[in-house]
Amino acid sequence: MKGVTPMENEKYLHAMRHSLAHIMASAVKRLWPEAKFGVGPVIDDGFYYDIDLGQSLSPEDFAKIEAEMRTIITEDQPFERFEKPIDEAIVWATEAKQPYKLELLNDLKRAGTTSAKDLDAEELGIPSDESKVENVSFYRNGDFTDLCRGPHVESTGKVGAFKLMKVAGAYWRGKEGNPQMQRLYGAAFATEKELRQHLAMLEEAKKRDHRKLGQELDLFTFSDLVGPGLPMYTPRGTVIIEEIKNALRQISKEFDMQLVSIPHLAKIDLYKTSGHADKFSEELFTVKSHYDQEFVLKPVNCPHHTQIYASRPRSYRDLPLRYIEQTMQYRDEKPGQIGGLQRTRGFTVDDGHTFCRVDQIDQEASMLVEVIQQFYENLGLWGKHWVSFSVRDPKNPAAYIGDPSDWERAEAMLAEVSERYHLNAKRMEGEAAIYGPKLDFMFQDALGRETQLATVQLDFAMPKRFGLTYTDESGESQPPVMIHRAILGSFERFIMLLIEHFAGKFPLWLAPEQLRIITVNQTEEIAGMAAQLKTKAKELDIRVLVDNDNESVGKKIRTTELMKVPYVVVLGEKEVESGKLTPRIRKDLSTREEAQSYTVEEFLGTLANEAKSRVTKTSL
RNA sequence: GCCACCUUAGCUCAGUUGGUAGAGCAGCGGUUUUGUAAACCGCAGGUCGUCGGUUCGAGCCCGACAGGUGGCUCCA
Repeated sequence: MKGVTPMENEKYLHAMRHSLAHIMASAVKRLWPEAKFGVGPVIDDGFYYDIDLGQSLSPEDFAKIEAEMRTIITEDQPFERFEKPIDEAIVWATEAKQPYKLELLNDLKRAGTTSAKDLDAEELGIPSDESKVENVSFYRNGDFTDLCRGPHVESTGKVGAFKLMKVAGAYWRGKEGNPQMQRLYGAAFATEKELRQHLAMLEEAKKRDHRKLGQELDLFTFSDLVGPGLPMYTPRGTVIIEEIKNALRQISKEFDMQLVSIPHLAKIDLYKTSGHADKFSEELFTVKSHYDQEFVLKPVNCPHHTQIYASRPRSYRDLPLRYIEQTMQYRDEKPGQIGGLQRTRGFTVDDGHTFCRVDQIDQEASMLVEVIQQFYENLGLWGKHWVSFSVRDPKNPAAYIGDPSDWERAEAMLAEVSERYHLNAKRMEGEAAIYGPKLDFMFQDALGRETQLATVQLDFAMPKRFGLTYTDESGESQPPVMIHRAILGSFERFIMLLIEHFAGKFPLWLAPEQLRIITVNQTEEIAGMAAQLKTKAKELDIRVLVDNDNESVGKKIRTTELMKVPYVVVLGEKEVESGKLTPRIRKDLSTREEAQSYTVEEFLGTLANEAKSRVTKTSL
C-alpha cells in the first residue's frame, strides 16, 4: 500500500472486509441456495456473517466455501449500489425469502429513524444520523444482492488476503430466545504478509495462554473428580496468591481498611433481603441442612458485611467504615461459561465495602480510584485497560433496586470522580449492578477477550433494604451509603492476567521460585556448599531450590529456563575454592551484559532486597 | 444453557481402507561425575474419557453422557 495514508488504508480495510463478508455470503448462497442471512459486519481482524442454513456448518465446509469465494473474486464482479424506498425494500426481502432482513426492515420502518440502537444501522442501507428513513441502499455483486450501507470496494477482485477462521452459534440479534444462526468468521488483511503475521501473532498468543502456562509452570490444576470450574492451586501457584494477598493487606493497612471475616454460607433469607435471590436464583448453590433450613453458598459478601455494620449502633463520627476481606465466593455458572481461570464456580475476591455518609462519597471513591491506579501502574498493567462507567438501562427499570433519585445522584457523583481522574470512562447503559452504578476496570487476556478486574460501585439501595442507619449530628437516624469495591476483582482472573501479561516470567517478588542452586557434580564439598547456601537464602526469605541431581549442567540450566526461574547459581570446584558466585539472571531481569561475581553475602543480600520491592513499597 | 469442534501413557503427540496400541519428554533402575538450554543403556507406564450400539472383530463407525476448546447468551 505504497503512498497511502493510514486513514485511507483504514477505509480500504473496512470496505474490503465488508466486501469479503458479502463475497462469503454470495459463496454460501451458491452452495446452499436456501441460506437466510442475518448481519455481516466488520470486526477487528476481519469480518463475520450470521447465516441460517437450517443445518449446521462445520470447519470441514470451510475449504468448499473458500474455494467458491476465490471463484467469485476471480470473476471480479463489480459492486453496484442502488437505493429503494423502504416499502419496496420490504417487498424485496419478502420475495427473496430473507426473513431476518425483513424483520430488520420492518423494525426500521416502525422506528422511523436510525435512533434505535439495536437496529444494526451499519447493516442497513441507512444513514447513521437521526434523520427520517425514506430510502435504504443495496449492494449487488453478480446475482447476489444485499441490504447494506456500504461502502464496498469497486469489485470482488479488489479484496485483500483472507482466511475463514471459525464457525460458532450466535443468537439472532443477540437474544437468547431467538433462533441460533451460524456465525462464520473470517480474518482479512490488505496483504498476504499481514494475514500471515496476524496468524503468527495468534499462535504466539496461544503460547502465553494461562491454561497452558499454568500446566507447564505447575501453578494450578483442575480435577474431574472435584468438578469443573473449581481450580486448585499447587504450592507454586499458592505462592503467587499469598504474595498478592500480602500486598493487598499492606495497602489495606495504609488506608485504614479493616479486615473482617465471614462464614461461606448463609440462610437464603439473607439474599432475599438483599435482592440477589430474585435476580440470581439460577446461580445460587443451595445447601440443605438436616434441620429444615435452606442455606446458600455465598455468591457475594456484601449482605454479610451489612450484618457486621448492623451489629451495633453507629454514629456519624464512626464513618467511614471500610470492611475488606479476601474470601472465596461461589456461583453455579452455566457449564458453557466456565473456562480456565477466567470464569470459575468458586473464586477468591478481594472484596470490600465502605459504609459512609453522602458527603464522604467523593473522598472515598476518589481514594479507591487512586489505589487502583497505583496498583496497576506498578504492575505495568495501567494503560492496558479501559474503564466502563456502567449505568442503568433506562428502558428496563425493573432490573434494579432502589430510588430513581438515588440512582441519579449516584451516577452524577461517579461521573465526577471519573472525570477528575481522567479515566476516559465509556458510559455503558445497562451495565450497572442491581443496586447502583459502577466504574469497572476492564482488561484483555492473551487472546484479546475482555475481563473485568477492579471495580468501584455506589449503592444507596442495599443499606436501606437492610435497614442500616447511623445517627447524624442532630440526632436523626440516617441510612449510610455503601461503596462496593475490589482492587483486583477475583484472584483467579487476576492471576490469569498476570500469567499472560508476564508470559510466566513473574517479577522477583511474585516468582514461585526465586533462586535455584545447581551443582556441577555430586561431591561432598559441592553438596555441602549448596546446602549452606540454601540455608542462608531461606533465612533471608528467599524461595530457593537445590538441584543436586545426577544430570549435566546444561540439562539443569534448561530446566530452570523452562520454569522461568529468575536467578540460578551453578556450584562447582571454582565456587567452592573462591567462595564467589556468578549468578545467571533471567534475561528480562538482567541489566548487565556480562556475568558478575559476588560473595555469597553480597549476592544473597541484594537478592533479598530486590525480592522485597513488591508493588506496595514503591507505590503506596 | 445454545451451536461447532476436540478427548490415545503424567505431558506433547503418532496410529494406514475397522484386524486388538507407538514415540519423545517426565518417572524409576543402572552406567557416567558432568561448567551454563536436553549424556548413555534399560525398565515400567494405557479397559484408547465413560456407557451403550453396529460388526466375526471397534482407538477408528453410530448414539448418549462426562470433561475440554472456540463462539453466542449471562456475569451481583
